[in-house]
Amino acid sequence: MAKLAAQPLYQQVRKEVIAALQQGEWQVDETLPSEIDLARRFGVSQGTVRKALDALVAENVLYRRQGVGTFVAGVRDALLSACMVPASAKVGERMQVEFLSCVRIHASEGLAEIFDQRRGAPLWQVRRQLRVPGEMVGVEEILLPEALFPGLEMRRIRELKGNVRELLWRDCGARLVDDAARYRALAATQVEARALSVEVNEPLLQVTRLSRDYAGKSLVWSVAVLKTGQFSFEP
Amino acid sequence: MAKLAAQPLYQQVRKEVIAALQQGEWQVDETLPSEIDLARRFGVSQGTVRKALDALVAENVLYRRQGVGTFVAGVRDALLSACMVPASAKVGERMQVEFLSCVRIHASEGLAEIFDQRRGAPLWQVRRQLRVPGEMVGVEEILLPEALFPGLEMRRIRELKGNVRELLWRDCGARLVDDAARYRALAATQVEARALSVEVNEPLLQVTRLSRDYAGKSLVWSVAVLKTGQFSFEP
DNA sequence: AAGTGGTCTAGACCACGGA
DNA sequence: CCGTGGTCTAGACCACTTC
Repeated sequence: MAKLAAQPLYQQVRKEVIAALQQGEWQVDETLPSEIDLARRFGVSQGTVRKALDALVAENVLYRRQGVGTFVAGVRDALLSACMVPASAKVGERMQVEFLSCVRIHASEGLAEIFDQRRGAPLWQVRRQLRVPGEMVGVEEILLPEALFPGLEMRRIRELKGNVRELLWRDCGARLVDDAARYRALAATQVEARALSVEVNEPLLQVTRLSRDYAGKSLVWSVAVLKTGQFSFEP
Repeated sequence: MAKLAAQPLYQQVRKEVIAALQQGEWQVDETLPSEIDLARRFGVSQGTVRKALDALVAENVLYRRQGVGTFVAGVRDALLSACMVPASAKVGERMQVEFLSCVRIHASEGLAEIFDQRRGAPLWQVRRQLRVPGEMVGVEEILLPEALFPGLEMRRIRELKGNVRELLWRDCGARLVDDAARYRALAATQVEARALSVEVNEPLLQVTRLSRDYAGKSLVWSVAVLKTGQFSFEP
């Protein structure tokens, strides 16, 4: 691979690998070619391929098993690897996510701006509920502009039970990169109070997050509202 | 450097560099020797030194400036690099931290367990307030066991205005490694309400964090309570 | 035994910043 | 100009997993 762009070789290799992933060349949990083979393919040395793969491993796009190979990582929601830690406990329990509903809505001013769409643009709204064993701890709302995912159908969203990440990967070849989460405390509205069986005005933790494609374009906005009570939320 | 331990060379180099830092060989913002010089010193190649420094840069212990050198990073509180993002704004403002008070208290059951001390063990309690330009947004409480830092004096804590991180580094040679933060929403107590000029029972964001030494021993426990209102907290 | 990731080297060249 | 970080190579060896 010639050094054309004013860009390190290993960055170019990283992009080539991403492109190959997006074209479905290797499926989730499938092994990639060995570093040596990739080096031959891209016309670089094994060390350069390694550095590119290092980056993708750090981004959770790939994972490695020594002596075996390099694999395509599954697509996971950030909330799924988060924990609810009970007060006076060192380690918490993973959250379970369950699909609730999917509807088509129109973008408010604020949402339109986030997605760089016009006001009123059609959006998919997916709702899910968050549990730890034995208790409802939160609800989540996921929003994505219809215009950015033309092939997407409500049927598919339901089929995959609101796992938007995996859906976008499988149907649109889009891998999401998450921005940092943002946190707020807010008082439970009547709707939230009923859903989470708490009093109105009880304090709730709001976790919002924007996800983008590799180019930085905003794709998905998600808002989770959590009843923390005895628990702490550990991202 | 011979490969004695069952450990990569670059990990050993990383530890050597940390040891040198802890012995005060290089001060904050001072340049380290060049990668080539360090390579000679440790008897390894430049690439190996580089990989060791890469790790320390990723850990925010060092920083680099191309064409100039590698420097010792200042010691910064996690809260100082956090932002309060106004609703309907893409980017937030850094928080300012101001010293309030420092007293000596006795460990409750829970705190004693965290620090692996006996109940009632003496602790330092440092209080600080958190502002964004023009507004009080939170208060922070920092706790550390007296027994772990025998040389520490209240005078010094006051002198450094509650910058515990820098204090421990300068006086005790201890660099803190932070665990993941944990988040809760809670209702403002009377004390918090007065300090932050909100109503009692208003929802507040609680951010707790445990910091350890390189060996994993718990050193510092901190609890911040934030009025999020119009803002979101971005770590 | 063969193939994989994981480490390391010596040497090379480039890009940047300061003198 | 020089010295710094930043990149890249070719080749070597090790540690691990699988067959």
